[in-house]
Amino acid sequence: MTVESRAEAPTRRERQRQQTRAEIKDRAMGQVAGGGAGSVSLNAIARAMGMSPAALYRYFASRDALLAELVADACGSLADALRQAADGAPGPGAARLAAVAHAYRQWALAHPNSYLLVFQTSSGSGLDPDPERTVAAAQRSMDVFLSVLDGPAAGHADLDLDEAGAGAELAAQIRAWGLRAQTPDLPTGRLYLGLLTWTRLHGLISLELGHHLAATGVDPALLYEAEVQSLLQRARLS
Amino acid sequence: MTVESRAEAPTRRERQRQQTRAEIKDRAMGQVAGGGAGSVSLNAIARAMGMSPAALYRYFASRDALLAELVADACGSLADALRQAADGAPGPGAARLAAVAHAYRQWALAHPNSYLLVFQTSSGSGLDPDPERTVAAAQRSMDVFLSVLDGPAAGHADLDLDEAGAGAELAAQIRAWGLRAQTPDLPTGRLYLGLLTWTRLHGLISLELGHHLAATGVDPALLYEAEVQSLLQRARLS
DNA sequence: TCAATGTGTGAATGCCTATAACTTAATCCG
DNA sequence: CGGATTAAGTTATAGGCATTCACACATTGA
Repeated sequence: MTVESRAEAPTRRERQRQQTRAEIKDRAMGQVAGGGAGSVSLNAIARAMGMSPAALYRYFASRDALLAELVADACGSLADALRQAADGAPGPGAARLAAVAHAYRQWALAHPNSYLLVFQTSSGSGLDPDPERTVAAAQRSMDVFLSVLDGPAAGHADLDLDEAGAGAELAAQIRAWGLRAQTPDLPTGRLYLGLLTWTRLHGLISLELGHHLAATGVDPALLYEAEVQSLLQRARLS
Repeated sequence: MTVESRAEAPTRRERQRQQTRAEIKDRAMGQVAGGGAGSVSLNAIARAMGMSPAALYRYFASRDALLAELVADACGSLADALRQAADGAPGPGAARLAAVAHAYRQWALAHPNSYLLVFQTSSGSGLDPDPERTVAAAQRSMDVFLSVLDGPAAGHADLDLDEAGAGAELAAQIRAWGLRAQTPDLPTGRLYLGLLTWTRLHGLISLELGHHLAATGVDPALLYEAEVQSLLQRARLS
């Protein structure tokens, strides 16, 4: 079976195959970058590659399967960018969080349609990317945020979760999530801060990419910066 | 000219026309609700209405024009829901903001694909809804948030905008936006709070609708509630 | 060398948007 | 009322798309 040979000794055929697959994905990503996920066309890809549209089905089961791989790739690319920013940033916690947040926005601005591909896909069109890869990538991204929320006050950063009535339940669920997903178990407050960081930054970026902030005339970069500062204060990292 | 008669005396023909237009939009909205904007099909609408696909072009210039109207309608519907929640809520500021925030999420959950239609449209597919209506509706929504951020401490709610270096510039832009768009000119801090409320709530809802929070197992409603509380505190309304 | 398997083609199906030419029905005005 | 105008619908057509099927060719491995 070729299944076994693929792992050990990549056949000439297998190499060719992977290369073709990669080219298809490259061209598809180009179309995504150009006009969003909606303008990915198997016909156009085949035309550009000088082969018949039907041949593409040797490499991807369907258009949606191809898009699903693009989603997974984009997730991974974003996670890589975040990790790289975290690793490249200087020591103190505040600067690292700022660097990662900055990298997050920069990635989104550099690949706006990829960002939209990742974050608007699920509900609209019924394509479900390989959970293995996307969840793993999301985990990696969240890990970066969490690692960067480390600071002098990280240990007791349980925040005000247990104050309100709903807070107790929320704290419990977050704790459960932490136990399930995080290898080193972090304090609940820090996990919550990670979620908060993600949702708030995503809110701004999502609106910026949709040009929904343009009507106000306010520079999204400044709003973003202010939000990062706010998160820093909340994390007591500043 | 029929143009003049439309305003004063709606002809029988004109009434029929508007009714047909409405039915087309209804069916299109049904398709949006069912499978997102991507699954709106003029062919299917025509089939369901028992007429030829070409006839629809008497009522809408193109599929995109139809979608653009749906976007505008959805914007208006959301704004209405918010206004209604604000008007129906009891006096004190905290409860009113909570009511409006709740109404925002409820509307999104009740019409998820409409929410996505409004907030993911712009960049992905190149359809631009009538700026008149959408901007007006967005203005109405923002007005509701701003009106509800009124409280005992609203007057001096200039927050911490002028502290950081970038804060000054941001404050200036927000002030400019307020002068341009808001009839009664509100304090900068309150305008900023309005933006903050919108972007943070949108971030959570956008992720919830995309099922991106599901992987954590944390109930989005609780996260939302916590974010609303955080906004209340920041507005010193609680 | 020969059978098996991978890779590609062409044709066909059935969607879809959109346009053009044409027919029928309603409306308006003299 | 009756003819001219306009709206609203039709069929036909062009072009694009994803997807499937039957078939041909080439590569591979025993």
